[in-house]
Amino acid sequence: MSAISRATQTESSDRLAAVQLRLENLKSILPQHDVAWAECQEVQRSPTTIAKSGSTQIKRDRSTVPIGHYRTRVARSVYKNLNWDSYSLATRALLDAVFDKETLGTKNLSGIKIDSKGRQWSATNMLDPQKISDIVQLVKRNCKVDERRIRKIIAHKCGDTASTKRIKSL
Amino acid sequence: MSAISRATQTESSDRLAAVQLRLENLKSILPQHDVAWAECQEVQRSPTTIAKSGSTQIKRDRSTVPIGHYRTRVARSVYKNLNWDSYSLATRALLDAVFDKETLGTKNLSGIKIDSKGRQWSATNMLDPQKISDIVQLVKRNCKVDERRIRKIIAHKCGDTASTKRIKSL
DNA sequence: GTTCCAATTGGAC
DNA sequence: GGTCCAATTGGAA
Repeated sequence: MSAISRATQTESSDRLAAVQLRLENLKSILPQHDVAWAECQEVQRSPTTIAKSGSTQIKRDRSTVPIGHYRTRVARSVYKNLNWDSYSLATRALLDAVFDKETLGTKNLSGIKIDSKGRQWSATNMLDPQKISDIVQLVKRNCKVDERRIRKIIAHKCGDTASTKRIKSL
Repeated sequence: MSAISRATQTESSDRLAAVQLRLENLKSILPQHDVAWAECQEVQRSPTTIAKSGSTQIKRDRSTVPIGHYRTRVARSVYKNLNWDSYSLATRALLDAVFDKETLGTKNLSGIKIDSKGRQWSATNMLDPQKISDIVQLVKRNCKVDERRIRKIIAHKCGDTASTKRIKSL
């Protein structure tokens, strides 16, 4: 409750970092913290290593690829076709792969909804911070672009999706 | 008229570059095109050169410094105190020095005004493109930051000024 | 009181 | 239809 009221007052996407930090700290205690990034797995995977990889239960799905510390899974077909020359397009493609349009159209980065007069915060309005973190970190790595700009693209994507959803429902 | 109608349709701040290009082309024909930047003049000015500088009529005012291709003049006191570590603050300070609050609060970069339903373009709504160009080029030079971001700050400054003006008038 | 930020919105391509 | 852009707006630091 204190977390919610604090968030209602001051949580903006940037200061949301505090929340993510808490999550990150929790995760860092877990044994799987030292995670293989998607591209590492891609590079290392050769026929001989595939045979051994059955020992972990994570590899059950070969059509998806895990990204980031939280192992958010992205369809391999999407991952392979990502265009890293444009961090905007890459981010948007990842968002489409990780979330459905309903989620993108109804949630946003901070969980803050703005209607006429005032903003309200609700956890249900927030995109899964772990998945967002995974996407941001991946794009940041591959495009070497400021994290803020990536989050801006995500916010934009949410706005665009909500907009088209609204238009369609007329 | 065709220029206006074209602008009404498609002129965004970025495509405003076309307009500025025309202006720039005109100016480039003039003899003063090869302009000394403010910092160059600052560096070169020694007691001996000051004595000679009376030959040009531009130097009449020693309390201001010219910046950019269009020799927009900025108060020397402001120029000396610019903080180039923050392109945002530097840009805002320059705007305050070049324009008055009334201008900043009523005009914007593109000349497009948006009220409920539709946008309208008018040259009188546009900040002097030459002065804007001077500021942008100067900040770009000293902060090595993308021109778009500088223009974004300018747009923001206009928005902020208009906002406070509106609140004050209540 | 100014700066900064994020969401929203409408238009353009 | 999706992407990008600029202006607007309200709240926060």
